[in-house]
Amino acid sequence: MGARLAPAAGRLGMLIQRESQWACAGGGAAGRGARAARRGRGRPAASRPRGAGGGRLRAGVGGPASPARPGPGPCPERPPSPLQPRHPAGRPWRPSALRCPFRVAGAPRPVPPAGTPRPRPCRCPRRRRDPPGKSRLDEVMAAAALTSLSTSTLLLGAPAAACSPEPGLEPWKEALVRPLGSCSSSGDWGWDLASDRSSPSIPSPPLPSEAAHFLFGEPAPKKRKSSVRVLFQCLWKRCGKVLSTASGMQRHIRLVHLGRRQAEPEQSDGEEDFYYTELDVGMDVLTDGLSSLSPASPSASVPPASPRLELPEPRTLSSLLHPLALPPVPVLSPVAPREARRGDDACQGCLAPTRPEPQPTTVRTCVPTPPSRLGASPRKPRGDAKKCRKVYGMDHRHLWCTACRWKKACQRFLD
DNA sequence: TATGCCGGGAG
DNA sequence: CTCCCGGCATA
Repeated sequence: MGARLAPAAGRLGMLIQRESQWACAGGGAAGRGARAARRGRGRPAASRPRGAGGGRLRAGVGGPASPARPGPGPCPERPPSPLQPRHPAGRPWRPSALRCPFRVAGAPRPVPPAGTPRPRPCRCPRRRRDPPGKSRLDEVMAAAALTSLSTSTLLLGAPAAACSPEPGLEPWKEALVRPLGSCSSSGDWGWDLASDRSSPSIPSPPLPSEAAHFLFGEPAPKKRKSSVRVLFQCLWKRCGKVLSTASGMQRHIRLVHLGRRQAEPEQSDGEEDFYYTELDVGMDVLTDGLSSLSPASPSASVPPASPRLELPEPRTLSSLLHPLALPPVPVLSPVAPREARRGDDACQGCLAPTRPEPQPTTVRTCVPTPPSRLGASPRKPRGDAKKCRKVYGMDHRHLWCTACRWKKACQRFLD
């Protein structure tokens, strides 16, 4: 029976379910409709989505089209959703480009020559198992520390013994010392994050504060305190190089990644601008943290029981850089690139530019969670952040992040 | 009971 | 790989 039902359900799904986005997505609706029919299994009626809107996901077997969104419309190239608008109007749709959540929203994107295949500069981390922002913070702190050290006579003139990493140091502390001899001779010091064993092969999630800006679709505030230093990190896959100047980063990208023979800016079409991002780093915080590493510091010889506890650390850093009470406008999210790639939200974009979407009222702070207790249960405790389900409700399930729709850990409202 | 999401199945 | 859901843990 399921086999006979499948084609019919599939066609039905093509017509009505998820309306336009599935129509854009082609066979996806058919597959889902067929699957729904084939499975024939359902959740208990109590938990089943109610009504027209709620039944959307299972519309292959169920409800009519949602009144919130009109029927199928032209959707030639699956533009991104208004939930996550990440490319300027008029720019061609570049899925790989839009995957990058580190990019400051609204910044102009250069358009590469048509037909030039490019590797994805970065891929959004699907899930963060680490403490939020930990590895990223370590990298950035280390990188920024290098900046200060490179101009400091204190360590540049220090004996070589000071440059040998102590065995008990954490990776980031090693990184603080080790690359002193490996600075590039181009004037811009460089630090290859990919060589750091603490760094993943893909760009790490942004700093909590930075993530907030990407998450909420705002570029990082341009007002910078004197203690805030700007770094530029290459987003190219497996690179992650951090430079102190934008020009240096552009040159790096042009030469290394784009394969330009010359690093002259006039030869560039500006594409390299797309492959790096800015990082704001509080220098006073970093140097405070470094003071304990300095050979001149009396505390250097006393290895702290927990080096991370010794630093002012993420909370101070993030609170120093940005106001934390940012409204969680669901415009940008870590899952945004994926969602935009799908036809799903893509057609929401071309059909409902101003959706009557319920604005989440929660105020998310970017305070990292405290270190989890050892021996914690394998299942991580439920976060107190409102999730898509709670924010949008079952009736607006189409607004959920993909993970929530799939009953996975929410990626939009991270804990 | 509602919710979050892990684990696993289907394609 | 994406998509989906049963079922469990938790609030």
